[in-house]
Amino acid sequence: MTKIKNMEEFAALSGISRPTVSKYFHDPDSVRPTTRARIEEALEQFDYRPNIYAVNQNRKLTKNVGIVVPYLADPFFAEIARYLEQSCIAAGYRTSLFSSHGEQKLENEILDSLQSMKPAGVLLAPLGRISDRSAIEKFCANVPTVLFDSNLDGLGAAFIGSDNFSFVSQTVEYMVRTGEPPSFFEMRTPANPNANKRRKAYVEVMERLGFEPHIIKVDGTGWAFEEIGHKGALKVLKERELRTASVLCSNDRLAIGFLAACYEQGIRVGRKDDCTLRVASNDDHPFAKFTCPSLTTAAHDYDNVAGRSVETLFELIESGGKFSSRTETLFPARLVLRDSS
Amino acid sequence: MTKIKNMEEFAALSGISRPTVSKYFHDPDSVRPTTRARIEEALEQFDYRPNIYAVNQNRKLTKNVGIVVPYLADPFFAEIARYLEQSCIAAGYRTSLFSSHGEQKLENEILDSLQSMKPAGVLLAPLGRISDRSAIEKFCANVPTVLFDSNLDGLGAAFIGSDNFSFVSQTVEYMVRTGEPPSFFEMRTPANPNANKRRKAYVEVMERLGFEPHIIKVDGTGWAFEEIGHKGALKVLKERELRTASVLCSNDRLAIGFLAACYEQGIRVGRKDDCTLRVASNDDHPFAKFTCPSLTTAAHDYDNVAGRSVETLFELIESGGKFSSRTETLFPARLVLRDSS
DNA sequence: TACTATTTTTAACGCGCGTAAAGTTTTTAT
DNA sequence: ATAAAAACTTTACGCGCGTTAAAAATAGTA
Repeated sequence: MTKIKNMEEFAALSGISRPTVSKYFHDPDSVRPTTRARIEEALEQFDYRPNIYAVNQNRKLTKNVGIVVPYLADPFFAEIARYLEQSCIAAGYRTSLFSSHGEQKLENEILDSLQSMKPAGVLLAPLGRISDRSAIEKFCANVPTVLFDSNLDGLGAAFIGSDNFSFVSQTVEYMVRTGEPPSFFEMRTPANPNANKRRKAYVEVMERLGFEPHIIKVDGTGWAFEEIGHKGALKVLKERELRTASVLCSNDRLAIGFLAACYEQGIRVGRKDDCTLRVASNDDHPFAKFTCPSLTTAAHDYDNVAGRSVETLFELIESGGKFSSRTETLFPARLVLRDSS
Repeated sequence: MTKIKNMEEFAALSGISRPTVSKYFHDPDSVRPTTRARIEEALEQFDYRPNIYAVNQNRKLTKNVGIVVPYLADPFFAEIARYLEQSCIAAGYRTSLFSSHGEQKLENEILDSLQSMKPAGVLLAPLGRISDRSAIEKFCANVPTVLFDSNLDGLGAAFIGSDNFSFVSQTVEYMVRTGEPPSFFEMRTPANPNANKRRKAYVEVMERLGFEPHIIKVDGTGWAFEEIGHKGALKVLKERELRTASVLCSNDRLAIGFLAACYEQGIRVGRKDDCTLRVASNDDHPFAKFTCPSLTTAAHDYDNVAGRSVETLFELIESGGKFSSRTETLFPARLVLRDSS
């Protein structure tokens, strides 16, 4: 099997002219079936692939899609990224995956490097509160961008995420219905804007149900939520800050830490008779099934959020990178009952 | 601020000739300090960046490094990937991160697409047992590759990983020393070659200590280890397959499932008086600190494995992509005592 | 069979940058 | 100060492919 150097050479070997071969690689359906067959025959025989750098040098539409998540060590984002990747590849795009690792500086660097890749579009889950708004704004002005998971008002051509109110109302109502109204356990300065919406939803739902909201804010910054939840829970338990035997954690990773602390303190969590505390949470983290006890939580509609995100991005790309107006799409949660509440 | 189209234009604006500017971007130290200053001055004023596609079209050394891990939804790999990424970027390389998601087909596709990126080098943690050996062999013949985490005999220019014997000998000896000799809990057909080495080490250490090895193999394929560990543990507990009150799991993710099953069955795990079972494991997964009880485990030397991997890759690149002989570097484990054993 | 519509071929230019050769300027060493 | 070395400028070609315009070939139609 000879080594093919370039398209010229491959075209010669396949007996088709180079411009036609070029056209074929751009869209196999754009050439006559017979010539397509001849090219593909040669392709099997000689294993040639166009030089991606030469290709992208000239094209406007790079056929590259950038995917940026705030923290890849969180399996939640790893799972979403996986889905996004596969959808993009299925649609004929190449994919570049980046994690901001919780740092603004890195997020900015990623956007910078992404911009020089001239991607057809970008799926961006921003850091949130600590994002550099002006940097993202600038980026979105130059690159067709769909925001997901974490909304930044007005930025990007569209936002797709989860309906935080739906999350919290379901968990709160469930806990109230089957036990006591929960306290709300969260970080004092949450990185993610969803956290703020969840707190607000908690207050609203509690008041509507006629209970006094009780919010517990724990210290700690960064993305080591389990650690923060764990430390915070130890303090909460020691100082008996809970007003009822019921806690709703802002997110599952905090809850994982919370449950670990309960276990250490010998506090039985769950709805069985011998349990003295009920814990629920939001997200349905991949590990929520394996906490002790397993975690009752409101699940993201992963598939729809990811699916709609790529759909929207493709629409955006086909619209030439601009929408007439920015849309926000929110998917409701699904309550997952397990043992912790 | 005017928009610069190409290097020609930027060179004119900075008052330096294009070849010199080109040289600067290749290596800023290769030009005279005064001209470097002038270029960087212009750079701040005009914000120009060379077109990466045009650059890579001609260069032999792409300054790209590919990073491939078998399963990114495992935070262990996410953490390693993060470290590798940062080291590469610090060394002036661009980085492309891929996850095989546990599928051979995907691993092959990634290698394929990676090859057409003509990277300076690749850091590859292969799937292991289900890897397509011939595909990887072919790849390694064309691209300077360093294997890490999971060894494939003879493939790649070097391998850097953990010393599985060190892991298991430490955990087994600890458990024997402070309690009973453990059974070994693993998957029947482990995806990862480390699993086989761990089993062998277990047998060897047990025999040396004068105990009969007892291996429990649970069914299940794929990368959902927690689920497999959970299901397997329920069966083991129900059918009383344990010979002692002591279990060593092949890896932490299995252990997470095992502990969840114990909790559900009301079995107290740990070394306290009221505990009836001790569980230990290997890896020091990021979540091992938050299991219930927290997991005693042998920790990977993350930093050294990752650090040495990039070092080795850079050496490889500088050696022109070939080493005179393939080296295997193994780092020992560090026993992390927590509550489960 | 002749005519039209579609596709392919030929020929040639451009993209943005790497790189090489030859000549000029600046720096360093003596 | 002068020669040698180093860095820079000018000029020009090449990389592999996108793309276009005009000519040629093929397919479809009546």
